[in-house]
Amino acid sequence: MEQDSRLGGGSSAEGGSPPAASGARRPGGRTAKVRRAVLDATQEALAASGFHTLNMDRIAASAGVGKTTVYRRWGSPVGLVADLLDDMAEQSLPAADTGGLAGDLRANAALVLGTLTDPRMGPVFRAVIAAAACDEECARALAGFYRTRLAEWAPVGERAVARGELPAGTDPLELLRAVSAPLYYRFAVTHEQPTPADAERAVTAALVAAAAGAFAPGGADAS
Amino acid sequence: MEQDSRLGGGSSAEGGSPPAASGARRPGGRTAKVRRAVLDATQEALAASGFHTLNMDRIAASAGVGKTTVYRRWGSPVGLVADLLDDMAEQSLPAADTGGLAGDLRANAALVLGTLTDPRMGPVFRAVIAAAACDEECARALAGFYRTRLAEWAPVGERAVARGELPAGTDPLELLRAVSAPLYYRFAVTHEQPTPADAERAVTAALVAAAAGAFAPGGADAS
DNA sequence: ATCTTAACGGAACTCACGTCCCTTTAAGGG
DNA sequence: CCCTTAAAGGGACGTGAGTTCCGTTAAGAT
Repeated sequence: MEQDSRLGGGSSAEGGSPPAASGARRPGGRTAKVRRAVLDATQEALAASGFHTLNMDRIAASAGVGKTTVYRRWGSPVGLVADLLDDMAEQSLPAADTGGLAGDLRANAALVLGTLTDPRMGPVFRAVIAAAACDEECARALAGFYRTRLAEWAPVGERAVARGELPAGTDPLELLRAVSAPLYYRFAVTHEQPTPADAERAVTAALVAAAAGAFAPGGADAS
Repeated sequence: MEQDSRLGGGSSAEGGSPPAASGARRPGGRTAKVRRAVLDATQEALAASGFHTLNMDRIAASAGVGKTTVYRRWGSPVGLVADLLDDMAEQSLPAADTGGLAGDLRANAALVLGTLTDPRMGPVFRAVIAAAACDEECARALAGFYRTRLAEWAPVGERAVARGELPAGTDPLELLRAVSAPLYYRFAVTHEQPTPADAERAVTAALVAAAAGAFAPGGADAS
């Protein structure tokens, strides 16, 4: 049940420092290319037909690698998804800075909405959420992915506090979660397609709540 | 691939009117008992080890019925989950009425939080969300479940509007979704355990946003 | 250039999942 | 109470996912 090697991680193309030790690993050309091919095939398969049909044999075939390799390095479908999530977390795109909180949050909501409704990434995220609900390792990978994403956007809230747009002590992560939550709730729980109107409503509600201090400790207690 | 009969539905114990026709179905004692035993075993299995390990043979064994029967009536693990959801939707518990909107919403948030953190129902809901992300029929069943639940609580918002606590035109379902969303987001997406503090924050934010008209058409546009 | 061995790949094998066929039980109607 | 047949049950069977074994390729070091 235990895999025999650590997954590729971030050490694929440009290695920082050479290992130099005798028990040398070989993350060089071939291994990196195999990982890339397999992860691409995995994302393709998730986009096309979801998590429950993810099949190691088919992934191996469509990636053009031996199925033994896929079983050895990833072990199971959830292993594939977990490594895909680690890979996705590395590809960070910078947060917006429109000069105002409302604009920044709208940009964030638009990004989330665009991802969830994208014909390719929507199904991928649905599959990844399913995988995380099935497996603990996958759940950790997904949590790590969102931790990375949210941390990139945290400056949006911090700048707003610095500008005096929001009460001191406002939690910038909580603010971002308040924007994402309604969109993900629709997407993952009730399976309604989130709309631009939903995104706008989420931004408005988050702004009002944040201004009232709902995301700062001891702020805005309900009457 | 197609199942040969409609699932049990609501016609299990007390039938309203006898069928009387010649081409008679038989939803009588045995069939109903088999369904109950299988659905109980399914929920037990989901609570214990999640959706991806749900196995028709084991369900049949632990329900004490033939595995042919389980395959014939439910076809697959997602069929089991879909029918379980239909069954859960029927067991409706009434909404709170504390006399004030804040109290009602707190009761709703407490109910959601209690369900998601319950040692038995938490894993069941996680499994059900995974199943819905894997299968369209299951997704419809889950959407139906929440439609039922939300409709039961809608009077909370309607009464608040009638009392003048909220702007006219406020969508009561949107208000409830705003309370649930942050809790489900944590539960299903980032896999953090939702806390009473999260529930309280969700209620506070929803109240403030609703009072500002964020859930009424044309209300509270962001500055 | 040559050597060592990490990593990949092909193919046979195992066993559990799901299906099929036929028998047995009991629900509903007279 | 008996008859009809819907529905459940038992067991054999085929397929494919996952494992194992061993030969092949090429990364990294000298």
